[in-house]
Amino acid sequence: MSNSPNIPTLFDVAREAGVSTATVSRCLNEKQKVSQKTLDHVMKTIEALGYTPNFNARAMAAKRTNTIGAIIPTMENAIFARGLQAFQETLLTHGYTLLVSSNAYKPQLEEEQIRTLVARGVDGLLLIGYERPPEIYSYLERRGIPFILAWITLADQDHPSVGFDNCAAMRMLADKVLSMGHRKIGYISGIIEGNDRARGRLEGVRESLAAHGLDPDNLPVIETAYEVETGAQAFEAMMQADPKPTVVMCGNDVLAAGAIGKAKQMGLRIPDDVSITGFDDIELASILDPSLTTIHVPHRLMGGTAAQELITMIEEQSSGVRRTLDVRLELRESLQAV
Amino acid sequence: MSNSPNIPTLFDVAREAGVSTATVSRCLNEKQKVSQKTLDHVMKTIEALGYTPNFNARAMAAKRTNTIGAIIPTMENAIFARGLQAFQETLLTHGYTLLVSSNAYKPQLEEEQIRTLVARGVDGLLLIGYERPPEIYSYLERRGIPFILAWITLADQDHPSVGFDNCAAMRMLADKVLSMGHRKIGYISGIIEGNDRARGRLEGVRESLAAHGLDPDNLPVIETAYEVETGAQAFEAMMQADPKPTVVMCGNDVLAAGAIGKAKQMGLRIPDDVSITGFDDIELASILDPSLTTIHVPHRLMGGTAAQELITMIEEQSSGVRRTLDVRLELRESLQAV
DNA sequence: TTGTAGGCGTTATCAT
DNA sequence: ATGATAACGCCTACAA
Repeated sequence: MSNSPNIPTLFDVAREAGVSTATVSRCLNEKQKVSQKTLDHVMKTIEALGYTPNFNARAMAAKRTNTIGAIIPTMENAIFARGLQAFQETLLTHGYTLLVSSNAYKPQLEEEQIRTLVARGVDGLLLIGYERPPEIYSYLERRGIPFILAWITLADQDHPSVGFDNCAAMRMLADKVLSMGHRKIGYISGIIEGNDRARGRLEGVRESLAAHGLDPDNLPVIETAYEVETGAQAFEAMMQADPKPTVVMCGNDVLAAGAIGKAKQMGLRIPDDVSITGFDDIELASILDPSLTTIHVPHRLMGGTAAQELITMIEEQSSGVRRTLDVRLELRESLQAV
Repeated sequence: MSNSPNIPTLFDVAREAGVSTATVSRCLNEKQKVSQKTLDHVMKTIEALGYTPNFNARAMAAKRTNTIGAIIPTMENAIFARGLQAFQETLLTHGYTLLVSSNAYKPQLEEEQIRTLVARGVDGLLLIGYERPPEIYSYLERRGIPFILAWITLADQDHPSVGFDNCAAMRMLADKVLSMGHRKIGYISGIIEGNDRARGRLEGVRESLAAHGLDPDNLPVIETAYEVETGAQAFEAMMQADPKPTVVMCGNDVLAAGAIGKAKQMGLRIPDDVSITGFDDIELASILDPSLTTIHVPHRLMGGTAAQELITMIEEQSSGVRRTLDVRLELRESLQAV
């Protein structure tokens, strides 16, 4: 076997088939412009040679990649895994390929990731949340790259987005909690810096408190990374307070899972001794024991819708819309009236 | 604002800086070959113009992308999310970028995905498991693309790989189960077709049974997709048997989570009425109530090691090694002696 | 319907 | 140390 791999090119196929490279290219991209006879012949020799078009060359010549990029905080949180899976599936049915990049919740990495994806020639971009340096938006607009924001929608901004109102959603949950008689609430939040979803959720609790005549500034808040372990630690810390909270609300289900685990470990019964709530409604939420009261977010729908909208923007050269999806309160065992 | 985005190229930078394109290119790739003075000047104008090298053009000219591709069954199973995260982190520290592609456990899609990634010019490839049509391997070898297989190692094949012995691991767990007195075992397996990890695990149970003088052919097996819901259904079906199994072993933790949920729903106490075991030791396993007895697989280590090895293969042009990682039995509440 | 040839943005080889 | 210039593999007017 030869040591230097000999990869066939368009030219090789053309020579072998006895046609021009243009014809071979047409067989690949615009079949209708080629006679059935040559098409068959060319396809056969493509097959025989095991030819695959070189993507980079194609991208350069066509100025188009049929590729869409996505930048997410992490693949390890099920919400993004799910949403992206749906995003990808929808892209696929429209002939697009997905390029993912994750930044481990380090928003300062995002700018370079965007440049990298743009340098690769992505036709469009999916970004999470709204909050980022304005230069990024102007950069994208200057280069004419369509993009859509997901997992959030804000009334006071107008970039195309598909998501939900994190603040209103959490407010709804807090309203419920308060209506059940709870007055001592503790809140475990994700890191807020650079994460407007986390900020919105906290704000939702505060708004609810205020609406009920309570002082939002008295809300105990612990801010920590979105991990089970850190959720557990935060919960433990929070229960040192005197008086103890009767309910600990968490910024997402992962934190809540940690809280529930730690509570059991501390010998606390949920929800008798303390109620716990989450946010997202990942699969885990209904598996936990007790099952977790949370906000159900339609991650799959969001991913699929984002893909649809982005493709429309790309193909119709439209400027994109803002779509707000409904979330719902998922009342389960972990929350009880006091 | 102009409607046609004007993206600066190497040429633009060169013109603006009053040097040749070659010099600009050197400033980007081989700084040492350029005088400090011009370097500074060029870098400044690069900055000023907001220039970013075109990846596709670069790939074409350099025949190198610093990109590595990975094809996984799904992003939704935490084991791959974790492993890949580690894989990516390691790649990053060596200057490589990751391109992921998932196929929803449809192995027949893999071949095209491989071609796609190869067409994009990936410098190397991470694949899961060993089982695939031999043409794929010959294709990869013909094109001289380094690849490494993960999540499995087999004694009787010699492609480079980093993983563990799925069969031996599950045998260890089954041995434990049998040593605790269980004789009526039920097994819920993932879909075996095209998935050698799932097959190996089932085989491990069978081998253990045989070693204990039991007939492997009497082992009740339900084969189903790796989902919580299907795990629940399979568990319910399995408990219809007469006599009922005293332990239900599952091909992974996700199935086991479904089984535990369904068991509770059926009013069965675990492990008093029935024991349940999993495989993988994802975070969920220790969060479940009762906590899940399972096989701990070092997914992060596996991902990191795979990246190391693959990079070595690429940079040293070496042929790669086979590394078998240790797994361990994680004994938790869900398994009890009968 | 098919062929010719210019161009896409870099890198890399030669000169200078 | 720097500059010309030929690849790299493909697409796409434009011609025939």
